Amino acid sequence: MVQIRHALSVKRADNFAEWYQAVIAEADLAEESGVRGCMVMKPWGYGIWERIQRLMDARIKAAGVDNCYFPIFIPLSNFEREAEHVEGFAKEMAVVTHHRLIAGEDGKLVPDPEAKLEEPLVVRPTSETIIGDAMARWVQSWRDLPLLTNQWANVVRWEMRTRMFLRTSEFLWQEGHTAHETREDALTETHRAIEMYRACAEDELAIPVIVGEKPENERFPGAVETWSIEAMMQDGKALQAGTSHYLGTNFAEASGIRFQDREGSQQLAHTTSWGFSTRMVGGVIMTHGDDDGLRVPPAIAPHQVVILPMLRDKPEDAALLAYCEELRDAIAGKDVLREPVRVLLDRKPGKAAAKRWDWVRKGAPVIIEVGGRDMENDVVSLLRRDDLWNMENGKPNFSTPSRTETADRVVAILQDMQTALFVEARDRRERNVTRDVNEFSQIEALYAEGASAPGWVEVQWSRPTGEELEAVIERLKALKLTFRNVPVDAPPADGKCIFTGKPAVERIIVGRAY
RNA sequence: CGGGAAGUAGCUCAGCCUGGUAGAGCACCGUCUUCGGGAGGCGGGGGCCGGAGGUUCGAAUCCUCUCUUCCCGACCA
Repeated sequence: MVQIRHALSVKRADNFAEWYQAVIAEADLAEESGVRGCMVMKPWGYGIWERIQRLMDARIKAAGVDNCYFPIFIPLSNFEREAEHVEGFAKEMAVVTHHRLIAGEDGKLVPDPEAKLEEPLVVRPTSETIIGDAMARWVQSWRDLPLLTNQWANVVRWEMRTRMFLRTSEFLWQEGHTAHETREDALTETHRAIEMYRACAEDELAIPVIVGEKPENERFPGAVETWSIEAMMQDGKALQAGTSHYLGTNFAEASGIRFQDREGSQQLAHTTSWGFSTRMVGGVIMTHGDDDGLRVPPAIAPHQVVILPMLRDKPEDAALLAYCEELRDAIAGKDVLREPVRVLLDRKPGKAAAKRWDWVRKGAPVIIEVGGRDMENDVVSLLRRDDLWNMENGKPNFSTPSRTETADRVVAILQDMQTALFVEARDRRERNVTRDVNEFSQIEALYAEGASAPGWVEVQWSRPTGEELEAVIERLKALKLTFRNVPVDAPPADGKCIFTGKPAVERIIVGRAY
């Protein structure tokens, strides 16, 4: 086996958590801010989020949902209306109590006791309540329904333990909120939203996911049904990557969203909410990252192609730059994945070799280096990020397409890479889902101390509730396991519940989770 | 929020036990050499040692409090 000198010093296999931190630093995605649980997203990291945002926004609008913006501050009393909702979020809310600062005894600024707010405001952890208020005003008649709204916003949840992108106190997301005439309409919207998340995750982020319904203990506070997409990270843990909730009439009742139906009587609306957040950037890292840093799927790469001229502070540089500019324009003139190719000519001073490794760590899909000899031979030196190493000599695996065929070659590579990353991740997940488990003891054996990357198990269960469910949860907890979801496309149950021994009614995924 | 560990230059860390004017490597700047590639030589810039109190003639070093980060739990997108 040839020796390869990887771009990162930490390897996934050695310490996954440390590797994750290293990728974020080395790929220049984000950094700590000094405020607990809050991060600074740097251009490359935010650029990836902007791509995700743009593609998701297009899907949202295509579904007929309109964007709005609601206040970041929510009156505390709004939360008191829906009992489960309060209970779910009370422990983690940031509260604003004053509106002015004054100089204190030692010259330090302190909140002015005279400027105390009559009613504290909470920084939104989610916007069901304040949007519910608006919906109550906007909805009078069945003709006003369905009411389909979405907002792109930041939210704050004071988490105990934070991790960059995966769980930050402040995070960015999209939250859709809709109101409908009937339960059926609202359920249809709930399912449409989760399908939209599946499509975005799989087609654009190249992250395979399992769509399914959450068991009752994993539901959103106040929801009747919660659906999720679950992705498997390279360490076998699950990442809940998007959720969609059917809220019944719970929030309509709390906020007073009533309408006059076709017969003239007052009805409560059925509402939904669904969200997709910057957590997904963490999912991209843990799905596609390797020992050389990040690999960004072409659809969400801020730059899909980076051209590095090998500048040498010599007069010939001008000709080299001209050659590269022409190349850039030729590539930018092509379309891939229904958009013009995004190509950057990196003119920053510095040696091409050093810059190359910066872009490898960042995960730009295609890196093109051009030197004097390439120019003479009318070719370029091209590196594909998902096929980085020549396994025979342990060196970067350059190919040298001719100048004229480079643009078409790039398009083909980007298209191929988008699919290849997805297939690689899907195959890895399928290798790590165990489906032939019939006894709880098999689960215990699989997840025993020291067992190798167990991934998930899919088991049959009788969907216990209440205390019976609690008992099951406790048994799983001892193994650090949780229920993920009930896959929508799993085959019907045909055996006994692995937990209760009763006839099984469906199949459910169990695994460790972020 | 409990249990552990840690905060000293942009990064990784030494110095702390035994108090006496701040260190290394990488990165950065200048310069020379090199020139199909993750280079080398020489020179240089940069830190009131996370913050606040205290002990002391004197604190990165000792004590107290606090903030932040990481790991393990409990909570969660």
